[in-house]
Amino acid sequence: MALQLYNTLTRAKEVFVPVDASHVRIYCCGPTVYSYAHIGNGRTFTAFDLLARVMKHLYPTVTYARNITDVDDKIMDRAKALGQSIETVTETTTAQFHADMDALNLLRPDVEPRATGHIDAMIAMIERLIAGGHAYAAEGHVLFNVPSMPDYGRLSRRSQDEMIAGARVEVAPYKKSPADFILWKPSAEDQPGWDSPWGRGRPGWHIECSAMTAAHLGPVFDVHGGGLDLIFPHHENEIAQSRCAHGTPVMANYWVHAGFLTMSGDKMSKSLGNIFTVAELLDEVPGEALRLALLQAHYRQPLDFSKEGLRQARATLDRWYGVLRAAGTVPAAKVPDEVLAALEDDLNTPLAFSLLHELANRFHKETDEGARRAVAASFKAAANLMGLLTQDPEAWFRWTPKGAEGLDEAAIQAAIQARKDARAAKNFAEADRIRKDLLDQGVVLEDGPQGTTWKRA
RNA sequence: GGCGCGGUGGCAGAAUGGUGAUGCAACGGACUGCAAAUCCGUGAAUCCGGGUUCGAUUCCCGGCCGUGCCUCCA
Repeated sequence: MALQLYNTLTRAKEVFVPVDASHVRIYCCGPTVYSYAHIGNGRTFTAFDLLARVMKHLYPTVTYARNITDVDDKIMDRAKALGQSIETVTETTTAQFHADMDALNLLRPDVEPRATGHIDAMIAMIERLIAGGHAYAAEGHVLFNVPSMPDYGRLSRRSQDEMIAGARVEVAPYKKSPADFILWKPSAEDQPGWDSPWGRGRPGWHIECSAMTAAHLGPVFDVHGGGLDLIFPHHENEIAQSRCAHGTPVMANYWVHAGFLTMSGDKMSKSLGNIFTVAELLDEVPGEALRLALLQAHYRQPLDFSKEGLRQARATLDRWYGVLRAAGTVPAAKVPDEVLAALEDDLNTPLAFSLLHELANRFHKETDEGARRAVAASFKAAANLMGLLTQDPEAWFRWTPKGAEGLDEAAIQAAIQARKDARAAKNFAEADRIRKDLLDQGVVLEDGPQGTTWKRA
């Protein structure tokens, strides 16, 4: 089976054919670093992390690029509100972003370009667009001229007439066409800016991705994506800029968009304020449980986020880590074909998880030790491909929420020993008292053939 | 108003033109000193109305409900 992806450009699931099978190149629109990432951001980046992992499994060389947008008016506003420099805001937010994504067990992208590092490339690209008749300067601004591109709107399936008719924004007087969008805008004295042929200014929102993808992945690459809400205007405008600057029929061959996370039905977004940040959730649940919860629905489906979903994800990981704990050291193995096939089918994680459950079940039922180890090995390989079950099982079972550390391990071990003595003396009342006492402090005991193990509730 | 997405058991969530995965929860049993974990078993679902078809949850049309984009947004 070959990798298939749903392509927003064609609105159909397609077999993935790389531009160059010896070097696959994918790009995901990264964060604007002005505030902490919320769990909805986490979902999109987790989906792309999974795509990158699957592609790296299938192809010898994959470059996965995810940018950092570190010049933006929201950052300027944030810096002003905090009384901090823009650099302080972008650096601290970027550091937190990295910590959050690490906790979700995302691989670092191979390239993480920053907008401020590509200003020259943006200016060069804008100059090419002007030279080609696709952009014009007006009152210190440079605008992309949408009517200069006959098939503008292909990705979002909007006609130019529709956009003009539906425009809810007041049209700036310097625009030749209401649909035209900003490539470069002037900066006031107290705003960040760079010298350009059009005076001191800063880039518009979309041009950075066009410049950065061209610099790191080339004018035409394999996959580009992000959240559903980026289809219009962001990705549409990126396509316009890149194709008109490079004279190519496409910018990327496959456009992949992740669905939204909702909070009891409503979209979770910074502007609605109904958000959980990744950082705050990490105080309550292990990052891996968060990762699993985010992958539990297919990436394009709406996912209603809830604490119940997190509880379930954690319970599932308890079960799965229980397999690894019981299996002991597990040898490396090949990812089972069915699991790979599920992931190759447009990243069907729910189907892949059902297969993991079946493997876990088979492990527990298997009586032959060799076969048991083989099942455990396949199980682990499959989970690892999805960025799961990568830590030591004991570390998983000992995770504690922030501020609820409770008993230390020595005290737990001492209590387990005391209970063992009581049981040996058939003093079950005392043994049960000790177990209840530990349970009250968040420690669950399990008596097995190899002795008593424990985990944090 | 334009464009789009979704509606599957109590909950989460796949798949499918012909007996509808999987997990959580519930219930019964095995195991256990009792539990936990694990295993075995039980009950439980395709929004409504038309159409196409031998047959529709799946395809088409209409409706209802929910939700997203069209403005910053993953």
